[in-house]
Amino acid sequence: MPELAKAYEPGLIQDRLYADWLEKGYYHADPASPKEGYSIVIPPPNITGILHLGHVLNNTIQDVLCRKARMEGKEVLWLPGTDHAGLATQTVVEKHLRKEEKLTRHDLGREKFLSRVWEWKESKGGTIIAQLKKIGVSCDWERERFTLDAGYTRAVQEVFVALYKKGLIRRGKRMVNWCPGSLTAISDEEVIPKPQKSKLYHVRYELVETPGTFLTVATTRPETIPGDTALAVHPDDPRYAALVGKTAYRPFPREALPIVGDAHIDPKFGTGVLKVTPAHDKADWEIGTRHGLPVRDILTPEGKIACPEVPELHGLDRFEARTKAAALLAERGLLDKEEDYQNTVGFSERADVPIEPRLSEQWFLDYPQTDAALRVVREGLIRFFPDHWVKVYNHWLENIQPWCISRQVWWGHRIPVWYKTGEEPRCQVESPGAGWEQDPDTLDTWFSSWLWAYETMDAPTRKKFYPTNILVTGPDIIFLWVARMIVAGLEFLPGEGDAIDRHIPFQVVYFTGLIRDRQGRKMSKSLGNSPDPLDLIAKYGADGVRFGLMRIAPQGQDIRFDEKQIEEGRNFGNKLWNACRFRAMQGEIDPGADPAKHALSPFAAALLEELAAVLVKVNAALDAYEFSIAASSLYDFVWNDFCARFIEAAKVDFMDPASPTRAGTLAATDYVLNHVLRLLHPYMPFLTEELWLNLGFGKETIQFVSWPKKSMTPNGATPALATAAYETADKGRSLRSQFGLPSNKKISFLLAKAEPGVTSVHRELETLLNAEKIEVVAAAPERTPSILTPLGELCLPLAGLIDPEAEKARIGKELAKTEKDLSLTENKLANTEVVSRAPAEKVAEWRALLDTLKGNKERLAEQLKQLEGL
RNA sequence: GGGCGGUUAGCUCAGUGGUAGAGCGGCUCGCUUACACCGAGUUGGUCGGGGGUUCGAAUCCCUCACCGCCCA
Repeated sequence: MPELAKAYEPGLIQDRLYADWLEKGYYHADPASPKEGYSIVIPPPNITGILHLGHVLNNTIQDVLCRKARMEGKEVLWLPGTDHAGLATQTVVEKHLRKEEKLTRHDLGREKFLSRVWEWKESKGGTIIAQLKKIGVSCDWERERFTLDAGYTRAVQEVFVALYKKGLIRRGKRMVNWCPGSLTAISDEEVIPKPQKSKLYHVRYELVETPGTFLTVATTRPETIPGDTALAVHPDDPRYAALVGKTAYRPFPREALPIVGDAHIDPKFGTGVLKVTPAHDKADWEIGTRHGLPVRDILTPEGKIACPEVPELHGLDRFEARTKAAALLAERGLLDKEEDYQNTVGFSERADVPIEPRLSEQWFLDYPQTDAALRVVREGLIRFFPDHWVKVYNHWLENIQPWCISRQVWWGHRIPVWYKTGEEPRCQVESPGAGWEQDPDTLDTWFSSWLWAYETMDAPTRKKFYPTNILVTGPDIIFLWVARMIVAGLEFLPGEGDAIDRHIPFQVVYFTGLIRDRQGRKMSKSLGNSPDPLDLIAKYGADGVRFGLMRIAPQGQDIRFDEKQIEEGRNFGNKLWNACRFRAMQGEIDPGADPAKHALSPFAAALLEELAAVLVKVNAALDAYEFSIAASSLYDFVWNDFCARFIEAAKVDFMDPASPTRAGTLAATDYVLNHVLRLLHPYMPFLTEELWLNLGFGKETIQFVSWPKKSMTPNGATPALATAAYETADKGRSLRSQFGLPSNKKISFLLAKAEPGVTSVHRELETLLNAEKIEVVAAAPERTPSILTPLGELCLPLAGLIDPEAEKARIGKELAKTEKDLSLTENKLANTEVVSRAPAEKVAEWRALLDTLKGNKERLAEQLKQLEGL
C-alpha cells in the first residue's frame, strides 16, 4: 500500500483523475442500456458567462444527484451545453469591434458580423464549460449542445411555423418594452422594476376657452409633452367634471388638446389631471384607444426627442430633454413647482437602462397549454422543491400575457417569415424562392431554450431519457425558462405515448437559493463581492469548495457566503484523509471486511450503530433533496463519532497485537470507511476516488460501486458501555483541565464506586483520558477533587494540593445546577395535569431523570460535607 | 397594494409541542507517535415585540415591527 501524503493535496489529484474519467467514458449515457434511466439537462450557461458561485452550487447539486444515481445502478445522462444568449453575445462582440477596429455591426453588415460572432464563440465561448469541468461535473460531454447548432436551429424555426399555423403567433403593432440601450424590444419578464428618485413636475396647461386660467398636471416626464394628445380627468371628479369636452393648450408645440373624462384616472394622484401621451406610455395608449386620440411618436429608437417643431428639444437625449423641458416651462411661467418624488421605473435587464414603452411592430405568441401547465403541477406530476414556488408559478400562468418573441438583434434564430412585394408574407423554414426577403428580426433566446429539455436529445436518447428526472435551477428564471419549458413539453408532446406524464420536461424542479455576500447583498460584478470559484478551487480544492457550499445550502434558502465555510470543507476533507492514512498505518485494509465475523469491542459496536443511523439519515435527506442535512450528518459522523471518539478508543486495539477485539476493530474501521467513502463520493468525488483506490477498496473506480442503503447492526457487544466511557472521559478531561493539568501530561486517576462494566473499557478509558493509569478503588479518598460519571466517581489523586475553597465553590456550583434541574423535574411530576395529559413515554423519561438527579444530588452533597471539614 | 421567505449565541445556521444545539469566532492550555487544515477545556442566547391556545410554546394561532425576494 502506498504511503499517503501527510495532508490531502487536491491540486495534484483533481486534474489527473478528471482526465482519466473522461477518457474512460464513464459519463457517456447509453440509450441501449438495460439499466433504469436517470437524466438531467443542465441549465445551459450563457456563452459569454464566466463561472460564479451560483453555477458551482447549482452544478454541484446536479452532480451529487447524478453520481448517486450511477451508484444506484442507473444509466445516467447529464446533458450539458450552452446558450447563444442573443443580445448578450452580440453586445460583447460589438464592444470588441468598436474597441479594436472602430467598427459597428452595421459597418460590417449582417453576414460578416455574424461570422465574427461565430469566430468569437469558437475562441471564447467555451470558457465557462472549461471552468465547469474544474469542479468535477460528470456531464456527458460527447453530447454537449448549443442552442444555435444546425439541428436545434431548425427545430426552433419549425416550432415557430407550427405555432404560426395554429394562429398562436401573430405580428402586430403594439406597446412593447423598448430598450434604447440595445435597440430591441424585450419581454415583460426582462424588465426589472427599480425604485428611482425622480421629480414630479407640476405643469400648467392654459385653458383655451378661458384664457388666463390653467389646469395643472403632475408628471415625471415633461420631455414627453410634445407627444401629448389630450388631458384626462376622472369624469366624477367635482373639481374638473365641468371641463370635460373643453380644450387646453399643450405648452410646446402649442396646440389645443381635448380634455377627456376617463374612469381609470386616479383623482388622488398628483393634481388629478393626467397628460395623455399615447405613443409613450402603456396606460396612456389604452386611454388613447378608448377615446380615439391621435398618436404622436416623438422619440427615436435611441431615446432621443424627434420633434422639429420644438427645436430646443429636438435631437436631445430623453434625460437631457427632461431637464431642458422643465427649464422651458419655467421660462414660460408654466412650471408651477417641482418636488422630489420616488417612483418605480422599469429597467432593461440586459442593458440596465430605463426601458421606453414604445409602439412597434413585433411578433407575439399567445401561450398554449396554460391550463395543462397549471394542472401538471397542481396534480403533482411535476413537483417543486421548495413547494412554495407553486404559488408564484400559478399566479404567473393565471395572469399570463402574450409573449413578445421578436428581437431586433442579429445573433440568434432568424424569424422564418418571408416577404415579397405584391405577395402575402409566408411563414416557412426555407426561402420560398428568388426575390423573397426573410424577416430581419431574430427570436428571443428563451424561445429556443424552452425546447432544451428534449431538442438536445436525438430519438433513441429521448426514448430512454425523456422526461428528465429533475431540473435544478434558480427561482429567478421560473417564468423565463421553467414555466415555458413545461408549456413547450405539453404543446409539442416530445415523449412517447399518450399519457401526459410522458411529455412533461421533468418530474421535479429543485430551486436553489441565491448566494449572497456576508452582508446579505447579491453578488455582483460592480460590487466586486463575488469570489472567483477558480481561485477558491486553487486554494481549497474542488471537493472542499463543493462540500463547503453544500453543507451550508439549506433547501431553497438564500446563502450568506463566507470563505470560512469553504475552508471548513477543505479541513473536513483533510480530516477524512488523515483518518484513512492512520488506518493505512495499521496494515492492509480488507475491502470485504465483515465485522459480524469478529468479536467486537463496545466501541466498534457503538460506531457501527452510529453508521447505521447516519445512513438512514443521509438517505432520507437526499430523497427529500435536503443536501445540507445529508452533508452535515456525514460531517458530524466522520469528525465526531468516527475520528474524535472511535479512533481514539481504537488506538488500544491498534497498538496491541494480542487484543482479542483487534481484528473486530480493524474490520469495523474498514467497514465504516468503505461506507463513508461511498456516501461522500457524490459530494467529494476526487478525494473519495483517490482514497478508494489508494487504500485498496477497489481497483477501477468508486463511481459505480453500489450506493449504501443500510448497513449491518452489531450484536453481542454492548455499545452502551462505549457511550458511558466517552461520557466519563469528557467529565475526566473537564476535571483535569479545571485543575490546570495540560491534556498532554499523563496523570493518574482513581475510580471509586465503579460500575461492573468498567473492566471491558478500562484501557480505552485510560487512552481517552491520556491517563498513566486509572486505579479502581473501593472508596474515594477524602479531600480529592472528583466528579460523578456514568462509570463511577472519578477522582484526581491530588490530596493536599487542592484549594478547599475553590473546590467547595466548584462542587457547590454543580450541586446548585443539579438542584435546579431536580426541582424543575419534581414540579413537573408533581403536577397531576402534566402526569395525566403528557404521553406516558415522556413521563417515564422524566421519572428516570428524577432518579439520576436525586442520586447525583446526594453524592454531591456528601462530597461537599467532606470538604466542610477542611 | 398583493404574495412569499426570513428574524434563535459575536458570525453563519440547525432545531415544527416536553429543561435551547452545531460549526466558526473569543478565551485558556497543548505540536500526546492520523491530522496545528489539529487536539483538550471553556465562554456565549429573557429563541424580533406583544397577545392567545395548551398541563407545557423557539415550535401552533393572531397581531405588530424590521430585512429580503416576487408580482401589480
